[in-house]
Amino acid sequence: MEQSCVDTSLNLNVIPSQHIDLAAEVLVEELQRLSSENKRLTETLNKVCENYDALQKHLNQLKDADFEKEGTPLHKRKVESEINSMNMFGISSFTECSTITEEETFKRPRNNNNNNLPKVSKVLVRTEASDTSLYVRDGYQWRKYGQKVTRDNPSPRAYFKCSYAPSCQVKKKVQKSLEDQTILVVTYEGEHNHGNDQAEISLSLTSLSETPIGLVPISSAMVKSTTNPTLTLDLVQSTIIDNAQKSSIQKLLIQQMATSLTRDPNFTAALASAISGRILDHTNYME
DNA sequence: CGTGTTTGACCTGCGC
DNA sequence: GCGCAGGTCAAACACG
Repeated sequence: MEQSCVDTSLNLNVIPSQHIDLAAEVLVEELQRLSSENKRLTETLNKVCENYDALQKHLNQLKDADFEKEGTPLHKRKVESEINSMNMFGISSFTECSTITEEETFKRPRNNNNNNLPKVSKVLVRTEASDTSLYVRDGYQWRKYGQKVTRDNPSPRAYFKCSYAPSCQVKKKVQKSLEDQTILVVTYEGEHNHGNDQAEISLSLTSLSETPIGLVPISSAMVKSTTNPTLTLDLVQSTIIDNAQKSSIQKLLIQQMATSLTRDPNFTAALASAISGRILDHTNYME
């Protein structure tokens, strides 16, 4: 039987120059569209931040008033529920990407030693609505040790411990957002004492099915204190850059798109399916 | 057989 | 002191 050989490599160099110009024009138009959208989102975010600050001030005033009136700390669960209700005003996607201490969340105020407080950070991850699993791929190995239905949210909360290294005491909690069932709220407690070789969420635009909300293109000036490495793209500034920079940015964007696609399991599966289909077709044709 | 998940029981802290 | 809620444990189970 004759062995068939199919060239599956992508030869991008054979594209005619007029097609490249056309593609560049399309990319420039897309960039301009994204710039205006980014500008609009930035303005919205500014307003949200202002509202958040105002609410935060109001909350602090209430806390101070309560301290003065009763001389005792505010009822912690009450405060927590107030904070939760604040997050319901669309603030959550912004604020919960920051790293906060437990004292700031009023969770463990009994521990007054701030130096020993494990760092608590929250990450919002968008998943498909039909996806009922509470598994978030973040490059680390996790062992699930519990699941619980909490009072304020009908969705169960899953508890994970880092199983990458026995000495690593990092924990994470995963629960679907009360407001949006397509969003997973991932709470990390502590810091890993080891590296990770395949971080997928925090550092890169990879999976299309699990998109961290913290990676939406926002102006870096809008990001409040966060120790988590969060990728931000300020597309607004692209209007004042020269053509050389535009060209390099376009290349970067294309590279990012290619990287995102190649890392996406759905895309690779579809690609493999298409290639195997082509091979089968070719084999059938040869026969 | 080893590893990871499930799930009911148990522990602990907080509010009343 | 009691009840509630969140967090953890550990035996049973599933899977490769």
